[in-house]
Amino acid sequence: MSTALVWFRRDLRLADNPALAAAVRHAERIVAVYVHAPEEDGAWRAGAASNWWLYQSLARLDEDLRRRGIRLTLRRGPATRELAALARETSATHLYWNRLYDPALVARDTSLKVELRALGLFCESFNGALLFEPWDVLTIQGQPYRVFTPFWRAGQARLDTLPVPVPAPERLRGPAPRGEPLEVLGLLPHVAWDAGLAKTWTPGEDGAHARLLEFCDDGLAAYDEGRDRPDLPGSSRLSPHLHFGELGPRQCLAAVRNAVVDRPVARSSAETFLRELGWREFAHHLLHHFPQTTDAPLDERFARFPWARRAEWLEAWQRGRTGFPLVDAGMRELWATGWMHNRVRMVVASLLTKNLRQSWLAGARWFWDTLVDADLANNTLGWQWTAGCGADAAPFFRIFNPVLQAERHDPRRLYLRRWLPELARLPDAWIHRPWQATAPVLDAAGVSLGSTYPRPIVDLAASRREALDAYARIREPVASDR
DNA sequence: TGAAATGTTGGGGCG
DNA sequence: ACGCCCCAACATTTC
Repeated sequence: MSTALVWFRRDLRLADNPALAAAVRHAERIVAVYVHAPEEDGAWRAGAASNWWLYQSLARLDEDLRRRGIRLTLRRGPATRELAALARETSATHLYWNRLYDPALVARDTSLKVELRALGLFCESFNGALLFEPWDVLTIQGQPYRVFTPFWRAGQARLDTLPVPVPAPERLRGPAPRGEPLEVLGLLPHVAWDAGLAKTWTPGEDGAHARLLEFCDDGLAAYDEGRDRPDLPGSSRLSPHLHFGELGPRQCLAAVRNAVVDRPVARSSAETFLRELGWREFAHHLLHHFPQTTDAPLDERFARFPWARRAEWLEAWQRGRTGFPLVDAGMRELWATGWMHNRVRMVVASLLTKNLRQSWLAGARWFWDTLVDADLANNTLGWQWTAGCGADAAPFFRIFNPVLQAERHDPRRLYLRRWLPELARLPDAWIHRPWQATAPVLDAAGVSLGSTYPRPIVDLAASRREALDAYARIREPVASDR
């Protein structure tokens, strides 16, 4: 009777789980373990919203495992020590896990593998989180890609070579080693701010699949337009499920292709959605090849960019009190639900880094703590993209105007009214720019600027010009004469 | 996955 | 009929 440890990390699912499948292939007895390891609390220690999700997801995973005959063993302590001890306690000879790509975790896992192999444990890791390993997609010259379009063209060409997702094992057997209760991991908030999260989300593998099916049924066909509409449930909302591996990208791909076969789904909508999975792949590709970008701009000229660093502006942005309704609505959606529509993420990030000229890292840290889908690869790419200092970045001069963006992407202003009840009675023509409304219009809607809702903390046109000036200062002089 | 400034065009009013 | 001006609409350029 051989025993294998399956080390769950951010692959909190039983289906399409290569590490679990390998363990079942090679051993009769399975020990499923999650290790709450102090060495993971580095510079990018998981934030409060992320921990809330982790708690829920671990609880669901434990239920799912119990239904199949074993439970999830929780351990606390350095991962190498805990896994070695657990192998000893259970006489396990094999250890399987699915890889993670955060630079600090890669380093830890690499040395862990060396140490545990030295103890005689057979260790093997798998790809459960990505369509392609970050090191497998390279240019003809063998270099990493720095531009998305050619990266994704190369990726698409091999989509058909991917392994088919394996089903969850039906029955599991194994010992019941000593473990900690979930509560002692300290994942839940001490003050109950999580009601909005619980109302919005269903963490766990079942919830992830329900969301995927619902999206394929209701969202996919109109994704091309729907994905840019924060007022409509048009986006997939799969990001936290993907981050915690309650769902794998291979399963998303299979479901989307299946949906396209079943019903007349616009081909371009399906491709647009798959391209979003491609951005996730690209983010991991960049994180692998440029690990320093979690904390430093990829474009080195930005090391000397004159960020403004004004605490009261940063706080106004965090609290959703900038005076720009689309920005404030987004920041409040984030605070209430742990999530923000991607279109609105771009707008709030543009305002923070460009109009308010706060460092993209300040924004990245706030998102890190408040997003349930906070992901080091995606967060780093997203912020450097908007700030204009990353790979395939939006040019710095691409500055979003929150008024125009609201007109374009929230045509009935439903998103604004949902998150800004104090402005809800303003008519469509003024709710997204109350500072331009006349006094009678404001009075009739019960809005008093500066008391019930803030005035804009900056002038859009002037701050835009100042941002462009700052950008011009870090640009290298063009080699003109030759 | 921008927005603003600047340039061009063409229809209509008018003397 | 014609030239002139205005300006909206659209296109291009610039940041």
